[in-house]
Amino acid sequence: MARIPPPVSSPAEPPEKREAILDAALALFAEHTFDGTPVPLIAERAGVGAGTIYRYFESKEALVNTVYRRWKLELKRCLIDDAPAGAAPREEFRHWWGALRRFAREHPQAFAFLEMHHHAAYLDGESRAVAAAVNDGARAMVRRSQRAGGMRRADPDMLIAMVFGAFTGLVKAGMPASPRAAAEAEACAWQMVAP
Amino acid sequence: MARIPPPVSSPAEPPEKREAILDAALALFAEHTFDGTPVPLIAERAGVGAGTIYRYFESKEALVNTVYRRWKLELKRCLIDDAPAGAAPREEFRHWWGALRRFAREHPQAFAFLEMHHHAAYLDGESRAVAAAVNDGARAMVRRSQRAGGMRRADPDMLIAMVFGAFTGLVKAGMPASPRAAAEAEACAWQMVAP
Amino acid sequence: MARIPPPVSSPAEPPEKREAILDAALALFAEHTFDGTPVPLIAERAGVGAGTIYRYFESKEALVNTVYRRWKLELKRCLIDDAPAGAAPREEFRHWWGALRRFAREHPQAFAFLEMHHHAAYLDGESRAVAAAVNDGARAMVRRSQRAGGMRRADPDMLIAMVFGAFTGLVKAGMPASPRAAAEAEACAWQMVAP
Amino acid sequence: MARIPPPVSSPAEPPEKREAILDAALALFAEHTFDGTPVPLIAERAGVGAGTIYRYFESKEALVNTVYRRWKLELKRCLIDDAPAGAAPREEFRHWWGALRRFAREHPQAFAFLEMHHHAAYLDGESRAVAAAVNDGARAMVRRSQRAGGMRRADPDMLIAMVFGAFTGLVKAGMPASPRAAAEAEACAWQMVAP
DNA sequence: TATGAATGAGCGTTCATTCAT
DNA sequence: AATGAATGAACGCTCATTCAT
Repeated sequence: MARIPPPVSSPAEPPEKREAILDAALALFAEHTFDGTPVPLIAERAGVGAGTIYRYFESKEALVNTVYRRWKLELKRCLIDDAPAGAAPREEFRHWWGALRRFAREHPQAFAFLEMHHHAAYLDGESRAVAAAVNDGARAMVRRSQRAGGMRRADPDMLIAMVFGAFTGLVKAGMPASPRAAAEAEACAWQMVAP
Repeated sequence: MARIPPPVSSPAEPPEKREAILDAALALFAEHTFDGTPVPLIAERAGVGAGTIYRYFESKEALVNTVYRRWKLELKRCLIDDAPAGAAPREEFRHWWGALRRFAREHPQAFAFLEMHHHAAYLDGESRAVAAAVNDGARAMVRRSQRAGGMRRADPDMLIAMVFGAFTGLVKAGMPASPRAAAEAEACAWQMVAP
Repeated sequence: MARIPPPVSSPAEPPEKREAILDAALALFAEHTFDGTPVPLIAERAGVGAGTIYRYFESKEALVNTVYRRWKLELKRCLIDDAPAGAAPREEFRHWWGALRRFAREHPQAFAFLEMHHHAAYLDGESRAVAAAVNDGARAMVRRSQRAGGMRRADPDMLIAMVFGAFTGLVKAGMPASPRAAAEAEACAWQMVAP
Repeated sequence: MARIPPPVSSPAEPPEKREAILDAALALFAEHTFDGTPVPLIAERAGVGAGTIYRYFESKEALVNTVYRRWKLELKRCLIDDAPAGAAPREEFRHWWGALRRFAREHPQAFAFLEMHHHAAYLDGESRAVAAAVNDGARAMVRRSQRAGGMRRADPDMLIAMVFGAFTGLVKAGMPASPRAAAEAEACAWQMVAP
């Protein structure tokens, strides 16, 4: 019985090369910074011609913004959108910390990239808006915990900055560590914001 | 008895131009990153010829390493060397935090520069050794506090990473803030490491 | 008797796409020059795929040569082939001038294109031969007028160059002008070659 | 008697390399057009490094504008500024024609370049102003001749376009020719504008 | 010692051409 | 036959470094 062979790639799925370019860019930007990464090197690592990058992205800056938004949105999904609905503050904090740990473990390049491109001059308005959305979500969660009496009544932005900063400090110091150490770190961080 | 007239500038004091170059490089690296800063721009800002930079530094990489070491050592002096000798752990922590605050306020470019060049590929062995020395000093202080029963008995490197990270998070979020807010932030941070 | 059904488009008539490509190329070359016109832009304006151009023309140079010959031959038809057979020199000159005016009005892009590609390095032998044929025809007509005593006995190539040049100067100066002005221009030009 | 050796190049004279770049650009633009000439080729022909061009000119467009203005101004000097003050129209026309002949003979590349870049899109406002100044000067001379009754009373711009066009036609046809032929061409051209 | 003009390798980007579909 | 995604050489331009002065 004759069978029509399935197409190699369905038209619905996103083009493979675009993904390869985004992955290569993430890895290289995370390791060498934006200015330190030549476009031809991205192309080589993605296994495409240099010109191909410009079929998918208007410019190197458009590429770095796309990478930024993709991963900032993924972080938002992990931290904000997937947060347990009606959890108690302590539980919610555990969720935050665990989500950060999972994100940093599964996407270490993305974590490093987002960290280093926080205030980069070439981030456009849309990228800044995504970053602001993450902050807004985090602030709302802190406020909810504070109203419930389950979190220290300090400036929410300050608490967020310190918790994220402490976590980032751990990652930068190369601390995936044992589960025991991770639990202790989480406990330390919680003490910082405990009511 | 014949006297040799003193030179216009004593050979002991460092040449002014070298200082100007280091200052200009710090400011530009902090604002535009290492790869984003052209050497001729450093020269212009320093008020020297482009070639002059190469009289004082072998290359752009040698320059950035010199800047890094200079400020990492200054940070070490503030945090480690100037620490009060026999203070109680809580007092010592207050000193740490205050020293960081002072450093970040008085040398904001240096603080941003050190932060962003933490893991840069072009840092050489000597620069990494200086960074390690800061960590060693901090670790010794944490251990002393722990032995005195005045600090949580967790991995010292973990505590250091989290406290420095929390502070860095505050600075990146643009939080010099009021003295009251600063005191609260210090209190939060202490809770993280309190016994 | 079996009949092969006629093809949708007869092989005798030139394919439509080829025409569209030639038209698009003419317009773009006239406005942006040969080197300033990307092939993909020609394809877009012609409403065909970029690769299609290479089914009809070996290369961008082959395309520009085809455009050149097509319009140089059309100019020849207007100026030489359609010239009135036994007209008096003054009448014949009026025909020349009028034919030029009509050509430049009806095909302004072609006129500009021919003008600007006069000595282009990428014109091949066949294109140069066509250009020479136009000159040959014009020279023959000038000689006939001169033999009839109806035109100044100067080097025919010189007279041709000056009359064509004067006309081209008018077009470049943007002078379609009123019929009255056009008649005056023609009169001026005639004075140049009048016996 | 000790003599201080004269400096190799006085600071008053314009830098040699800048001149070499302008000369190379003129020659290559005249032969291959602006878009058809790569900057590195200009550098090679000028005997300088590619980067050196950008020490003297902001961009390739700034370079072509400088070339354009330089030679358009030189043409203006020959045609307008050096025109005999109170000459009779016929004499003045002879001056024009002779000045054009001299310019085209001594600077054939400049003549070809100016001709082909007449309406180029990359000419800036200053370049267009220089071109307009040449036209203004020519128009004023035509008007003076007309008022003196020594030139055909037609639209001055039309007469200018036709005379310059006729001359350009001759040059493009490769007609330096003998002095006798040149005199005849001048006579033909004069007939076009004679009263 | 200090300079800054000069360099050319290498940057981000474009585009003539090819080829799998 | 027709397409347009893909390519990579070559474009205009920058900049780390050198060296004649």
